Amino acid sequence: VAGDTRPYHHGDLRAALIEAGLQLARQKGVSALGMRELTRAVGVTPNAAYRHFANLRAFVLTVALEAQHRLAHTILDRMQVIPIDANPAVRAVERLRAFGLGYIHFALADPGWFELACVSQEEPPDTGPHGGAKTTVPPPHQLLLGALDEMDQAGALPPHRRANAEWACWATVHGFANLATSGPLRGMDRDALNRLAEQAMDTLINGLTA
Amino acid sequence: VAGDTRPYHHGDLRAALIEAGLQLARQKGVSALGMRELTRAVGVTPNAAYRHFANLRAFVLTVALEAQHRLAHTILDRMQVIPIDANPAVRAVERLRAFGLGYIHFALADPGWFELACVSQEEPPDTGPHGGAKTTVPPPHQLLLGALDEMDQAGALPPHRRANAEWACWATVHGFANLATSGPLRGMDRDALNRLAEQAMDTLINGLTA
DNA sequence: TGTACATCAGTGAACGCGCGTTCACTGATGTAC
DNA sequence: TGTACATCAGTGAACGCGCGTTCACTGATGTAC
Repeated sequence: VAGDTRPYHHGDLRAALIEAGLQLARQKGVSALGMRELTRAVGVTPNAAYRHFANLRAFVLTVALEAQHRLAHTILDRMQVIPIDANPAVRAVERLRAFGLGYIHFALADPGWFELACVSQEEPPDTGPHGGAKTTVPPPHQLLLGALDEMDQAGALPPHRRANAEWACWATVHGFANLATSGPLRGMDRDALNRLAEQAMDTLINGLTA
Repeated sequence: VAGDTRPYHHGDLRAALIEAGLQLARQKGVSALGMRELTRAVGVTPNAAYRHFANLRAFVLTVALEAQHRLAHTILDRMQVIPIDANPAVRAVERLRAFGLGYIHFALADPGWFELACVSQEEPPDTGPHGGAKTTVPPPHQLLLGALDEMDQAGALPPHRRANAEWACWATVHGFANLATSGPLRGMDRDALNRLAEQAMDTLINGLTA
């Protein structure tokens, strides 16, 4: 009755697979995610996974969504640290800066998770037949829009620059993250990367506000 | 004596493989490059490729370098169109804009080639035993540095912003290219993308020069 | 409280596939004399 | 100009691998009465 060996039922295989997927992607990258490798890591037969996910693609999208949530969480933590300054314009600008540096630092700290989070934007979440525009806009995108709105309301952003400003912002931080994790900046030491990231954000903010 | 069928010797298999690799990457992306698929496309036995390339990786790097050259060529064409203006500062700024829009337009026109060109920056070209710093800096990078130098000399770039300004520029254009080819902007129509790209370059240039 | 039975969550084995790469070989080319 | 021979550039077949996925099945769980 007592099971000193592994029980026949795992308990929560679905959660265990997602956790294994996160660890695997963290260490080996998104391309290392495979049904056999994952089930091996969890100690279960390959086809057991098909009780919980339709196929590999559906699994990867699920884990990617989790990675995206973690990215959003990291960014939000950093944005919330900005104190409620006397000058709301300064605060709004600092929150945009926190968004950008948070985004970049997440990518530098865990390139595999960053790559994974990007997957969830390559492929729409496949909202299924109950189709709803519930969470079509990914959280990081909303955080960015929020920061820009705040700048707008505080008068830190010239009105003619507000529309579509998010794409210039996203391009800068996303591009920097790519250059640093898998481009020509790969391998540069962290302090230098942090300085370059701050400089890039300075240039961006200057371009938006000047 | 006369060969109406394919001759035993191909003629220039190496060049044919590279050409096939470019077409394949253009249509199906970098991940579609494989020895068997390539040799099939050329009409030759899989192992024939090993007369010309040590392995798949070496082949991909070779084709990636060619894609990088094409990217550089596209950018240069666009930069050279900028007329020699009366005001050298204006000209320098316009050349930087041409760099950015050229980079982005290459990516939009041929996402597969853009992806391929990026591969050559992920992996150093493996200069071999004759080691030389001959072409370690990739051409697009040099074009960007040239444009910034020109701005610097024309007084269009505050001196304190010159150092490392290339990374903010590269991040913006590279990030925009990624967002547009494989990120949330994928699928947007070309006119709208062009407008967003111009807006992003406006913001960048404003940030550098203001 | 106990038992029959539907349902769930795994197992074990296998299918079929395409891949990169290697081996021994052969048809064609070019060069020395 | 002709011939022997080294070299080159392909062929044909196979190895071994790991993958995603499916099939039929079984051990465990929970629920109705």
